[in-house]
Amino acid sequence: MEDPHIDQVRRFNRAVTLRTGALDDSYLGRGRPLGQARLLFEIGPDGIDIGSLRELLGLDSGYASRLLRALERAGLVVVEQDGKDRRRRIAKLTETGLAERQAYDALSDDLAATLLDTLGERQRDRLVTAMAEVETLLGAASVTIAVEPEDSEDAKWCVAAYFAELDRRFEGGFDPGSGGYAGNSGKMQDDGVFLIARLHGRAVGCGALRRLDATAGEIKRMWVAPDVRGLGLSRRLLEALEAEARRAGMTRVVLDTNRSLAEAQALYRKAGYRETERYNDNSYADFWFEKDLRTPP
Amino acid sequence: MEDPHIDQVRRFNRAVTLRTGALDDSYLGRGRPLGQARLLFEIGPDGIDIGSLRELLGLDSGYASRLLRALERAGLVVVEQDGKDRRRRIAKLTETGLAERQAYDALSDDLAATLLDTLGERQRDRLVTAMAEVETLLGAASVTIAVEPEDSEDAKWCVAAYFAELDRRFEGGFDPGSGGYAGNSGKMQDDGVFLIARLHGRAVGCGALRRLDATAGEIKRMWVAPDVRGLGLSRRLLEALEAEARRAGMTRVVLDTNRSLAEAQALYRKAGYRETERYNDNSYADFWFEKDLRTPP
DNA sequence: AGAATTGCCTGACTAAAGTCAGATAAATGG
DNA sequence: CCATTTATCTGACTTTAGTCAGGCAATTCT
Repeated sequence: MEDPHIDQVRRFNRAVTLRTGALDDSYLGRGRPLGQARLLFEIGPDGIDIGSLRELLGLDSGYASRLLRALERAGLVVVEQDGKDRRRRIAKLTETGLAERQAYDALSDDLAATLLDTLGERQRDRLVTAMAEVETLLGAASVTIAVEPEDSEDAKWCVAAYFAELDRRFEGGFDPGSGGYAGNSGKMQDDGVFLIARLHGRAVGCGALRRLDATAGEIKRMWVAPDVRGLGLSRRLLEALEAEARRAGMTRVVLDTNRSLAEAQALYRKAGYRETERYNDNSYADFWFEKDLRTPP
Repeated sequence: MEDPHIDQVRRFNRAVTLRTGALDDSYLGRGRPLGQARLLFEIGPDGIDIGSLRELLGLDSGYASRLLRALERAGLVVVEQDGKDRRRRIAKLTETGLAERQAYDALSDDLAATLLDTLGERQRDRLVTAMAEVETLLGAASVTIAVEPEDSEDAKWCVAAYFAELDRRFEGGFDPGSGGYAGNSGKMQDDGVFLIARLHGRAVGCGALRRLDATAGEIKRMWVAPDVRGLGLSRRLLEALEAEARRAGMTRVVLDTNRSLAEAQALYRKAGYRETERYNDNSYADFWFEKDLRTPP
């Protein structure tokens, strides 16, 4: 274990916990135990149901309940019943609670400002830029990819966003109901899979695999949300789809693409796909690729 | 408070504590309370005296003692007396303790690796680079500058490093005992001040101010350690020296510099210094600068 | 040498954090 | 409708973290 990358991550960690431990202390500046302060903060201006709150902070149900009682006694929080499911309860901030939360906000702002204060303008810009980069990439690292039902809300939303983007980018637009595409746009066959990539719960990408025959599959609907591009997500989706194909006993995957999607073609080539001849009558397709899954990745 | 910089710092903070809070948890993976684990880790392979250990972790003396007893009972640590000062005691890891520490190390490594695992090579590089940048600049933000006795160990060390650098950079070298420099190299006058910049305790820069007459001071011995350059530290030192000059009732500061120190000249100009005529007989000086302190900064 | 200081220790205490086993009421499944 | 599950709560605990007051021995100051 002398990977310099790992070393850097650990050094970073040390430096940051040293520094931002102080930022955590802003949670202590108001004479309230950390646990209560965190709760107060996470309840947020709009209120939240207790279950989500517990999950968010990773608390034991008994403990969470007790903390809420304490905040209630202090007049900062009210807990009321959910209209739909009367077992469920919703915590909301009172006027006082909201003011208190804003005070915590101000404390955090002050601490962040102190951090920047000592730096010159150039250094400040550099720091903030680097922080944004770290934040984004840590986000990328916590994207999860999983098989989900193709008819879920999020799946439909992803596919709609995908189609909308195709319509924007193809010369002459794109209509999912026309040009040989129709046959594919229906429900996936028996053992097709639909993958969704999620960032902190939000769907930010998708990809589908459908079976062509006993040994071949087709990859379709690979899409990544514009604001999370450049993070290698499409590579991960592609790899995940290939893994699904292998799991389904396929030895070969194919896909088609349009000439206006240059990044996609680059991705496929880099991932070991070779151009092949037309295998379908999709009128939007200009290039066809295939990859042999039997060779090790 | 809607400074986008502050917002970015806070978003970064959230993202990082969310993600790398998990890295802290590696301290918990071995069924030992966090406090003990931190101690075990900080004692390090070579042992450390208890005073330093306490300071490092910011612990109460009684608490630290108790934690050490617990680790001793577990057979991970031995505490022995210092040879020189028999009040002082030194904590060392036993064989078992060392192994345990390595286990913590491995856990941290694993967690860091998991973080990097999901990313592609490009993203990994970007993340690590950004992390290094953040780490460095957070370091810069925690540099403190303070007046210290001119004859302290660290002050002498800084000045020696400064002279050594001059000797390396000046054409024909530099000898503090010659060429009109001698007169200045003795002890500072009555109300001269010596500033030291420290990064986590380590001296990383210095600067001196001495009085020339009732209203003027001279800035000398501005130096920043090579590994922390580019962080705006010299700017901060210069500002601190000017503040000292104002405090001492000076309305004007002067300084001289050698032609081979181009960055220094750029710094002085940017800070509002104007070139002026020779005011001393320092044979190493090629340029002389002055700044009127009465104009607001 | 005697007084003060330093470095570490123990005992006695408190607050915060967290766990676990039920209890209760509402919702859901057959 | 009854059994089960779900969402939250209460009470009874334990552990961890941390503080404070004093105590003892070694060192330093005068």
